[in-house]
Amino acid sequence: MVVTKRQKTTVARPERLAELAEFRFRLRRFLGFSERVAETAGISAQQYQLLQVVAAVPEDQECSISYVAGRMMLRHNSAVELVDRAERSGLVRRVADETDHRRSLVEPTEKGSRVLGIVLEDHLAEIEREGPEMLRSLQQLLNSRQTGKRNGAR
Amino acid sequence: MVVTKRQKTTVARPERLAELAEFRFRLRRFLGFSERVAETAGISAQQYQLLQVVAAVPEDQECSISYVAGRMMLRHNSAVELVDRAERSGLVRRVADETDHRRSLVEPTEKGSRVLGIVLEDHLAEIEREGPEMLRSLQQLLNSRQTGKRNGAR
DNA sequence: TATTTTGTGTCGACATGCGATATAATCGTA
DNA sequence: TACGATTATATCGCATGTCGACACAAAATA
Repeated sequence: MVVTKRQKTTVARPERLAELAEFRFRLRRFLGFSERVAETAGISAQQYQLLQVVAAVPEDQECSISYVAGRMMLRHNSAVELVDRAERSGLVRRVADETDHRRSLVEPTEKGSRVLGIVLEDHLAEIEREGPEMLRSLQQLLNSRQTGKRNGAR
Repeated sequence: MVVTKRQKTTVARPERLAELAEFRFRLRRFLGFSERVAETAGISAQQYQLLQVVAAVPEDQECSISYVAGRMMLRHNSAVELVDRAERSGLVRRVADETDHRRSLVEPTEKGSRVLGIVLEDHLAEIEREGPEMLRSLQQLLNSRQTGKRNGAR
């Protein structure tokens, strides 16, 4: 038997590992579905995300490339390239910022809005189906924070 | 008065879109963090996921390539390649299945287990911090299922 | 005005996933 | 037992997406 060097962490870990693995699995399903929904509508998963970001930009914000990068968790150059591809596909357009001539702002085109609407519809429907399970597995993961060390079994 | 161009499609949707966008943002943060944690330990995000899957395989299952593919939401050939890379990095190894000579089973090496332990530690700590917000935004998204269509306007 | 910082864009390199295809082992069935 | 169908893994070329390094113009600051 393997008597580990550090004990208490390995006592509680198997369950937490299982919970985390399960949650990540649910997450991959969710992301995979998101991807399929988007690609069924003829756009990439990233383009769908981009459309979400652009369409859901808060009132008091402007949708610059940097903003996109921040929201998408990308380096700025990756955001540039993402917007390039989306623009080439006619989903968004760049408009010059009048007050700051360095910036270009991103906004959805008609087509972009239309496609987003369609994808969104399907995606939300799927979330109804898969969401609760994902929620439960996340709750379980977060709950065993405390209890993991004491009860473990049921 | 400015009668907005896009009306009816955006009656119920803006809130749900905002909620979904927010949840996806949290998700990207989570995934981004997962990635950084892994790469700090010298492995890729996918390799970390693979180690999770391999280490958390249920008692009554065997960790074949197909199993990995199913859990990772990958095509089987992508799973092969993922295991290839992980094996080259010394994180897992293939062992022949004695009863079915087509299959190779994947198991963690010493190094793999060790690295997983380290990454897991950091990752769980981060989940303590970011998890609750992610949970809340998912709950919000799931709750507005019903209400979204009625109280949308102000 | 000179310097620094900020915002965007370009280029080459690299990792990763996929479809198509291949090969071997197993299964089902005549 | 033989043999076609199925299953499991593996290989190859291609496409996409991300990054780091670099470049440049506009704005902010000294």
